[in-house]
Amino acid sequence: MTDPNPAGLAEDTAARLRAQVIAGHLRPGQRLSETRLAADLSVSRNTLREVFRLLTREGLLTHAPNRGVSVAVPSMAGVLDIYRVRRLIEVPALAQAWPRHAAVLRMAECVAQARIAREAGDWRGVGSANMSFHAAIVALTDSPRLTAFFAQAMAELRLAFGLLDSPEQLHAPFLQENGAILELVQQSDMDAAAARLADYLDRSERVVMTAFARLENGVTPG
Amino acid sequence: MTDPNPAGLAEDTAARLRAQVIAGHLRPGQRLSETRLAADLSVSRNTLREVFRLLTREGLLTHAPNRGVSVAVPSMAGVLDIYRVRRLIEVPALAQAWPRHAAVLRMAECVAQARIAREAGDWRGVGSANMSFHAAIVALTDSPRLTAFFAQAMAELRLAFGLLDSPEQLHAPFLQENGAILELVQQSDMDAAAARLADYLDRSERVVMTAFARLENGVTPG
DNA sequence: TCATTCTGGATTGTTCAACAAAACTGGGCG
DNA sequence: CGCCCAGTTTTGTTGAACAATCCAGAATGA
Repeated sequence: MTDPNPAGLAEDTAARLRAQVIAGHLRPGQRLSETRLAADLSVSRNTLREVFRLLTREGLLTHAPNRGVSVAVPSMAGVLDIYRVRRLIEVPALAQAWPRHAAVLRMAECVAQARIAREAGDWRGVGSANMSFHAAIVALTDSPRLTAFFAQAMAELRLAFGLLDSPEQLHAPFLQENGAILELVQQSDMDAAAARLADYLDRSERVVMTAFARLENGVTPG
Repeated sequence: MTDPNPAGLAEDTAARLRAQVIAGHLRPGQRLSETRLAADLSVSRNTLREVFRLLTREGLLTHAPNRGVSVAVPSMAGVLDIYRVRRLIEVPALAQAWPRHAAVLRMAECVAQARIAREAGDWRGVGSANMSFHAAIVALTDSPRLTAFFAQAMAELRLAFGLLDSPEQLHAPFLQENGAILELVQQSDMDAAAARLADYLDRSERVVMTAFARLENGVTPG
C-alpha cells in the first residue's frame, strides 16, 4: 500500500535526479561525473547510465560523446519552442474540453493550492501548482501521449525558470488568471476560456523571454 | 565522411532494434530475452538494457517489472490517440506554414519517391515515403520538439500497421491525395491544403480502424 | 616569451562475471 | 482437479576490468 509501484531502481533514481535538476540543485552546464554522481545517488554506474539515457531523451541533460553528460543549458530558442508547443496543445485542449471532465477538479485543486502557497510565501509551491494546473488542462484531452509529451516540455521549462532570478515575478501575475480561466470552464464557456488561455500564454512568454534576454545580456558582455 | 556521427553504440543499437520492430521482424507481444537478444545484436547485456529504456520510453516496447520487456502490442485506443495527435500537429503545421519553406522540397521528394516505389511494386517503400511526407509537414514548423514527438508517434503507428494484412490497401488510396496537398501548398493555398489534410486524416483513420476492428474480431473469438 | 608537442592521469564507453530476488516450470500430494 | 513446493531460468543490480578518448600541465623548440 505504501508503494503502489516499485517501478525499479533506475526509474526511481531518474525521478530523484530529475527533481534535483528541476529544483536547481545542479546548475545548467554543469558536468555530471558518472562515478561521483553514482556514489551520491547510491547506485551503480551502470544504473546511472540508464538514468542518463532517459533524462537525455527528455531534454534535461545533454550528452557529448566521450565527454559525458551535463545539465542542459536552456536557450531562448528552446523556450520559444516550448511556448509554441504549449499554445498548440493547451488551447485546443481547453477549447474542445468536456465541461464536467474529472480534470476540471484537478484544475480547481491546483488553483486553491497555489493560493495557499502564496499565502505561505512558498513561491516554489506556487510554481509547482501553476505547472500542475496546466498539466490538468492537457489532461482534459485524455491523451496519454500528449500528457507525457507536455509534462516533458514543462520539465524543460522549469529548468529554464531556474536560471532566472526572482521566479516569484513570473508566477504571481498569473495566479488570478488561472482562477479566471477555471471559472470560465466551470461556466462551460470554453471558447472564452481558450481565448483567455491564449492571451495568458502570450503574456507569460513575453515575460519569460524578456527576463531571459536580460540574463543573457548580463552574462555575456558586449 | 562515411559516418557523420558515431553517436555511440547504444543509440546505434537502438536504431537497429527500432528498425527490426517497425519492420515486423519481431511480433507484437513477443518477449525479448536479454541474453539472447544481446547475443543477436552483438552487444553487452548492459548496453542492451540502455536500449530497452529508450525504446520503452518511445512506446515501441513495454516493460513489466521482473518480467522483462516485450514488443508493444498496439491497441485501438492507441491508434485513436495517435490520430488525434496527428490532427492536432499536422493540420496547424500546414495551415501556418511558410510556402517557400525548405521542407516543401522534402515533401515533393517524398511524393516522387512514393510514385517510384509504387511503380516498382515496393509497397513497404510506399509506406516509408508516405511517412516521410507527413514528417516533412511537421518539419514545416521548425520545432525540434514537435518533430521528435511526431516521429515517435509515427513509429508507433507503423508498428500497428505491421499487424494488418495487406498494408498496400492502406497507402495506395492516399498517394494522389499527397500529391494534391503538395500542389495546394506550392500554390500557397495553405487553408485548402490544411482542409484537405484534415480530410485525409479522417479517412485514413477510418480505414485503419476498420482494418483493426476486423483483425481483433478475427483473433479474439466470441 | 610564446606556441607546439608530448606525456600522465582522469573520464568515458563497453564488456564480463557474479549474485540476490522474482517469476516460471514441472512434479508430488491432498 | 487443484494446491504446494522445490529447481531452474530470467531479471535487476552491482562491481571490476580494460580500451579509447579527452584534459591539464610539463617539456621542448623557435
